[in-house]
Amino acid sequence: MPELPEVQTVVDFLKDKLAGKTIQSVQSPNGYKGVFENGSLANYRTFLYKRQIQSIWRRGKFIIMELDSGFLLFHLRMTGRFILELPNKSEYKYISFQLKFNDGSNLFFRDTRKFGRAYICQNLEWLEDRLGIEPLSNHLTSTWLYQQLKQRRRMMKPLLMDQRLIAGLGNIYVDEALWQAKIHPKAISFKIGKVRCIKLCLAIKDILSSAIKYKGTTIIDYSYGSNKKGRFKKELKVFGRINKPCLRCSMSIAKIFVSQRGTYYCKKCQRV
DNA sequence: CCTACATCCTGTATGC
DNA sequence: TGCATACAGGATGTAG
Repeated sequence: MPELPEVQTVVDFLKDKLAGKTIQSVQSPNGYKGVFENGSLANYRTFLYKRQIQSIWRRGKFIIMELDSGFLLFHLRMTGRFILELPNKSEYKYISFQLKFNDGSNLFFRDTRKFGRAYICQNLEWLEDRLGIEPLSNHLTSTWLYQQLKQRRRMMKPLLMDQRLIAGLGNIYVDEALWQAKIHPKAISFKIGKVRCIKLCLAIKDILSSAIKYKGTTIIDYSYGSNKKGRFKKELKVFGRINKPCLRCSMSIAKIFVSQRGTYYCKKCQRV
């Protein structure tokens, strides 16, 4: 499940390879219409025809391709990934989006569960309207976070997963950050003390930047480039470690559901 | 304001 | 072995 570090890794991989390319045509090998978030395949063809990719970056979990006119965005959701090599015929049922460039090369968007989306737009205002701050930027400070927590009465995990507050965190890194800061995933935001909040702020930054260095976490589906896996899975302290000893206190790690999401935490270290 | 639940999907895991 | 069902989850919309 790609979160900020995985999306950053994909962007880092793609940007130099795609910058400067000109789009010749758009295809949908498996014919899945849902991938076209705003419009039909025909709309995308018209919008993208002869457009040149200027640069590629990330905002939250969105991949942004800036064109010489307008933007093409992708969200990988659960299983979306980019492939540059020509896939086997048997893979085509998973490929919902394909760009053909005028130099003969291709970009394939492979997405087994079909949750991933491609977006076309003239500007990024709509994106800014729905996304909060970047956690690795200077906007995220413990002072800011403390104010935000005080202003709301929400459970910590769903609050941190809310992209309108902080953009880029997902199920794995929220569990990791809460464990690091010793905060219960169901703890109510306005009750969190200043010291815990400072720890949480540091934990978010530390974990995300470390995960980027490891090129993300591969649980099942995520990979980048030629099927390369992220190496952060070995560094996970709590996610997926059900019934294994807490690496701080050796209490066995519990799994519960918080807002319908599988959640791992330590009952001893992370009190409500 | 906040939480719960359904929806979109399909490969993998589990149950009988 | 094989069929049927449950489960996983990011974002969004609706209901309570």
